[in-house]
Amino acid sequence: MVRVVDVEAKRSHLLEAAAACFARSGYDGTSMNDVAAAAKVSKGSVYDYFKSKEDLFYGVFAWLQQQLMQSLLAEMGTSASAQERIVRSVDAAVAGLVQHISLYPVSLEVWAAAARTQTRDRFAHAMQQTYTDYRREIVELVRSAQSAGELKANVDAESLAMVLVGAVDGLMLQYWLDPSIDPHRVVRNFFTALFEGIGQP
Amino acid sequence: MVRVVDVEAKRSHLLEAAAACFARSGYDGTSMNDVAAAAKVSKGSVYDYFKSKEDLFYGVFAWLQQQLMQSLLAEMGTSASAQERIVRSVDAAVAGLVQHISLYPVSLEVWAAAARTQTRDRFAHAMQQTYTDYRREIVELVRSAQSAGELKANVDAESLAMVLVGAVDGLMLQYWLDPSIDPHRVVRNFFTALFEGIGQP
Amino acid sequence: MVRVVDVEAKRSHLLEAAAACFARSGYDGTSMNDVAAAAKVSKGSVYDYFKSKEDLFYGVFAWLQQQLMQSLLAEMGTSASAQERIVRSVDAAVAGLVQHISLYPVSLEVWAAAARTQTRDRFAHAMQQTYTDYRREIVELVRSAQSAGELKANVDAESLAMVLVGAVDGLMLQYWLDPSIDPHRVVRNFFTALFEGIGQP
Amino acid sequence: MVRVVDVEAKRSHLLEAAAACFARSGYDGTSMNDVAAAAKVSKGSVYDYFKSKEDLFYGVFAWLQQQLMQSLLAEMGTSASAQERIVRSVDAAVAGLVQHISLYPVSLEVWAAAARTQTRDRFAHAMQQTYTDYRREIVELVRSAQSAGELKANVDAESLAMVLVGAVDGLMLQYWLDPSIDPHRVVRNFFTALFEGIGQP
DNA sequence: GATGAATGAGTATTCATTCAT
DNA sequence: TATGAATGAATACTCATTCAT
Repeated sequence: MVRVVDVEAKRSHLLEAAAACFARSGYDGTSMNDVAAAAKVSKGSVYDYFKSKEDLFYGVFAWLQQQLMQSLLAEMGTSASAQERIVRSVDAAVAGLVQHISLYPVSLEVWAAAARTQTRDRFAHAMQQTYTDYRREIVELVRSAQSAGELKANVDAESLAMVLVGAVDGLMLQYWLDPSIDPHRVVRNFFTALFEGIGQP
Repeated sequence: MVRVVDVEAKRSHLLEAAAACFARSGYDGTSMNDVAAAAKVSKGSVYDYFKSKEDLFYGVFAWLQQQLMQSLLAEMGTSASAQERIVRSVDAAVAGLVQHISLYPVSLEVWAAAARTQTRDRFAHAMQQTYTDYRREIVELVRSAQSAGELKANVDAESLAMVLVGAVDGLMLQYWLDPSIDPHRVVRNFFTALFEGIGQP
Repeated sequence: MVRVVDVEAKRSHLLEAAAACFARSGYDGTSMNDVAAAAKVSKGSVYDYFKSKEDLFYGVFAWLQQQLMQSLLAEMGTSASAQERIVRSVDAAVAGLVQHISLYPVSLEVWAAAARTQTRDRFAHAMQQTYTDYRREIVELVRSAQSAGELKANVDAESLAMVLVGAVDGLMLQYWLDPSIDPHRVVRNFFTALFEGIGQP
Repeated sequence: MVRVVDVEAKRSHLLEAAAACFARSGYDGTSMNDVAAAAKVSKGSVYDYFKSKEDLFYGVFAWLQQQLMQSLLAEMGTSASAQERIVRSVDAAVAGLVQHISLYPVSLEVWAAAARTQTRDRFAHAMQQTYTDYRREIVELVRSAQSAGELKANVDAESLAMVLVGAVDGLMLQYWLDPSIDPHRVVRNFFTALFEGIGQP
């Protein structure tokens, strides 16, 4: 009989420790030693669960992505009007990010990793997939709102999705730099303006 | 006889070479050797102009920021209506970023640098300043448009500025990942929707 | 009930697997994991049979040496003339080595191990013993051939033994590098020349 | 003006230090730190002259080979009879090896390296080239001795060359293990036997 | 007996920075 | 001014060995 270990639990424990390290010091500024120490395991153990530093980093990214997606789905009721579901989606995304704001720097590291030739392949591809998914979700919400007659038919759903998804990212960056910003309030104000229009009739 | 060198020209030459390196390989993935080789000067020379790698990187950031600001000011006429000037501002920002898209990864590196404890102070502060400036610019445009009766008075200028600035960042990230996106078209569609409102009256 | 295991069989199984690994990747290039995997047992099991990697390697050496000696004794009839027995000895040694040529690299690793200060004691001593044994065997054959009047009495048996033993090693090295060589033919040609002399009378 | 360094001298200095380390501790047992310390330079400097440990090792091999070849050519007069030149060649090879006997282990390491899959390509190829060269040299000497009527015409020059080259290697191995052996005496005795034949007429 | 998770020492290699020329 | 040789700290990754189950 062998030593019994909860593999998933240990993996999560390592991911958590690694996420904190990457958030604090960045990818290159974090050594495998740091991660091992933060998780209170030996360096060798980290390699039992992730075969390289890049793999560990990718694991952290995927894990966070999944967490975010879960909190998104959890907070996103389906009973409301399509229009309201759009607002809720965006607000839930913001809420999820705000909740884990201390790990937000990991996203910035992932974006940077997606731009470096050494890591581009893996990370750029994964990010693009993520964005495609998010945008598709928004596009569908917009289209069903249009079908329901809640939104104007001539609105370009794709463009709107790109802006909304982008705005969440860009807003979080500003919030991270200046925590006195209240992103929920900004989102609320923005949607009011967007729905009603900001131009004088 | 003194060798006459155009100090500013050489500095710019180094910045340009360094920007290309940082864009390709990231901050940590770029060595001072790489930069020196790309600029076809000796490693020692780089240190005559920048006292450390971080300084060089900061120089690149400031230089790009300045370039962007210049192209912004250049493209942004002042004769138009306030409403149109808002659109032009955003579009000019997008245009400037699209024009230098190969250096866009440098921005991602700067964002990441602003999040790492080792470099946070300098970069987070500079970024915050930049964002504050951009937002103030937008806020003023919005307010004067409101004063001119072009925009509704109840629109929260600060929130709108945050979203617009954020959306440009977030949109460029998506464009960088997927160059088939046409950011100008997205911006145009979005502003139409925003001015007119997307909700059914 | 006790699990009945043929200890000797398992030991041999491990030696065989280890020999293949050491031959392929060398001493340092082979990990205990490799050996365990090749033998399809757990790493811990290897340590039940050999108390260290060096021990395992030494075991492989001794095992191969023994195998070679057995095939030597098997092929070396005693009924022939002393002169012929010399030829047969050398040819049998060559035959044994050729037969296990894929494990020949293990010998090269042993030689190297005998030269490294960390392993010198054990391996240099064992090798010297082996060479002393082989040479003594040859010397005795030569002396009895001299007694029988088959070989000239003024031939220095010790020198001849050293050269013959050395030539086998050196020839095998060349054969390993270039398998198009036919070592048996070379040995035959050489002995003809040696017995008859190569100089013009 | 740049720091003036005698590149060749420093390279040789490093090779010498490295050769001593490899001879003492083997390839894997020698760290780049050891080499740097032995040469009294920093680790980084070693990498200025050799781009990897394997490169350094190969450099040592090539350097020793060249040294041996030079001492061979130096000691090998051309005025003598072809028969005598054969003896001199072998004796000079032995002399060269004896002279640098403390570095002999490096050869054993090279042989081992030629057998490991990770290093086989480079080292096996180089060794084969070396052996081909040595054998060709001997073959030519034998053939000219045959032409001159000094050696029997029916002797197979190729086989003889293989055995002679192999015998030198094998003899040196025995000598290294047991320095009480006098390899020159062995060679002399052997050639006497070989020229005159050891069989009773 | 058998297993394989855990450990942590060990090492090749890179690179920012300095400084003699 | 410009150069590039020299330095040595820093770090990802491997692996022999142990031992709880």
